[in-house]
Amino acid sequence: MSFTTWQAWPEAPDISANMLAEILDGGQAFRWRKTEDYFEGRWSQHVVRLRPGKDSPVEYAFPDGVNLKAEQKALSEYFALDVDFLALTDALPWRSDPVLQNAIQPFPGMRILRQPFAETLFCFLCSSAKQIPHIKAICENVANDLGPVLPDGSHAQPDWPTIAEAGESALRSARLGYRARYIHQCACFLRDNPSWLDETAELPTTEARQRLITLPGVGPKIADCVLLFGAGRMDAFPIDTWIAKILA
DNA sequence: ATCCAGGTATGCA
DNA sequence: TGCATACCTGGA
Repeated sequence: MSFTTWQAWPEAPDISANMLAEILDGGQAFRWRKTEDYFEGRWSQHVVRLRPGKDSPVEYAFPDGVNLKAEQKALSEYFALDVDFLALTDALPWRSDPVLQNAIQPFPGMRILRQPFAETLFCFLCSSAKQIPHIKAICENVANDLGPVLPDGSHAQPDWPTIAEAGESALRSARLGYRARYIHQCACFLRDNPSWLDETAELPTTEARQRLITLPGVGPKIADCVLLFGAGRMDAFPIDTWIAKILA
């Protein structure tokens, strides 16, 4: 399956090659793979390749045959281009806080992606006590086993009802380990309560977090990851083991 | 061989 | 409320 020729992404945020890598492959999202000269990623039914460009900070290519206008729009949403991250960063008190300044300075143009809520929940349910390469691997296993085929022949993530029907054993086969039980329980609940996730995504952050935590396998950290990376909630602050060490 | 990793649920002081 | 432990898997 071939892709379109590389084209400048006119609306691309002004970011370096390092920041592109950090945004796509730094642990916010788990369905990007890096090749010699580009990143290839998937979300919902979308597939795109991105690389640092010359005429634009970022160039893109899509699978042949897709609706380019629609894909470009989806990409803009995924990158949350309506959010001014430079302004948000600048509004932080870095001028009076050297620790904060040192944290921000190496990451000019850093962005938070706006990923699909339901997919983000799935990926972060897979993330407990796993390193990023493992998380990517098991997400890909599940997609390949259960997900619908995408325009380039690869697989999207399956939706929650599909995961529910596949059963816990299918998830064990995808090497999810002890996460399989939680994830299958979530899947059955979300299959039986089809509007529950969409409703949750609309709630104020504190209430949304309270609701997410009621799902099996979802604690404060995963709930905050889902809200931050899957709902653009900048007031969600995931405290993983590394952040906890730094705060301490 | 043993330990531990982007957590959470559970049991017990 | 606070702390220890189990839970799958795979890489160091």
